[in-house]
Amino acid sequence: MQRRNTKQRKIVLDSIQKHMGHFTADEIYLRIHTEDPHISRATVYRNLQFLADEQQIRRVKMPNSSDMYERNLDDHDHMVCRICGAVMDVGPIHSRVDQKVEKISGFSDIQHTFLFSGICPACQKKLKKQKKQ
Amino acid sequence: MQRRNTKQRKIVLDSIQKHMGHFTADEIYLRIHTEDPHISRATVYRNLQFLADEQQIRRVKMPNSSDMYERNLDDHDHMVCRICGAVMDVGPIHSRVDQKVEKISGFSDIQHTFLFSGICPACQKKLKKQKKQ
DNA sequence: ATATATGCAAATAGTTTGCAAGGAG
DNA sequence: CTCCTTGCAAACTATTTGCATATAT
Repeated sequence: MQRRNTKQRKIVLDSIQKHMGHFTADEIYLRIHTEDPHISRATVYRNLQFLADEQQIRRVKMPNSSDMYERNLDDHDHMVCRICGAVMDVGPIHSRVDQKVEKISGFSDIQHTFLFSGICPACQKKLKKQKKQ
Repeated sequence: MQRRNTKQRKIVLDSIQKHMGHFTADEIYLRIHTEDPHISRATVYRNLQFLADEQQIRRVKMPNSSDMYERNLDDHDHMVCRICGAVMDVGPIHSRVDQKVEKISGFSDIQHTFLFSGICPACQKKLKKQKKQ
């Protein structure tokens, strides 16, 4: 099983590489589609999976919404705004907690997904304005 | 808008109360359905939402699979086996981290979802056996 | 040459919704 | 008597899959 460097795979990878931030598969498909209307949705989905499995990009699992993809491979966690959905990187928070949890649970090969949610500064402002009215 | 105590709502709540563990909406529907084949899937889904919103039960958001529901309302986090999917409670891990994250992110009203994954003791045993063969 | 990758369309799965009928307060 | 809740079926959405064709190596 050898990987092939197709035009489409390169387009998908480039699309992640040149935008900072966090995007769903469909958002990435849409972005690509405006530039190259020929590439298919299935191909974008398949390549995102592939690239994430190969660790060339990072897949971020979100509760209650689609996985997102980002180019930042460094260890870190995420914060999402409960109003507007904006996602930002935080941390990394406490890698050591994995060892602690390994001891108390008996599970091995611990990984974690830490997701914080809150109200982002922009939405806080908007809420204050609404109150004043 | 006033809550009504329907027979179906009581059945759904009871079904959570009397089983410890973590279940998807559909698992709960199936369990109820064997006892009362009359109750509909939509009703079970709606009532689980309702009861979770009312904090009578807890909704646990899982990345990449359906939300689960549990009767344990105490503050805690979760650990899921990457092989068999078993879920167990852990923690609570570090409530204080929320304040730290509030400072560095500028977000307010921080909540978190910590999900750990690993290989559960039972699956560890099975893996060892497989190696020996 | 040959196995991997693509594009299309259809399938899937889990959940939600519209609506008419039922029933709790 | 109200209007919240139910049951049914249809709708929905994001993602995956089967298959014939194209293409990288």
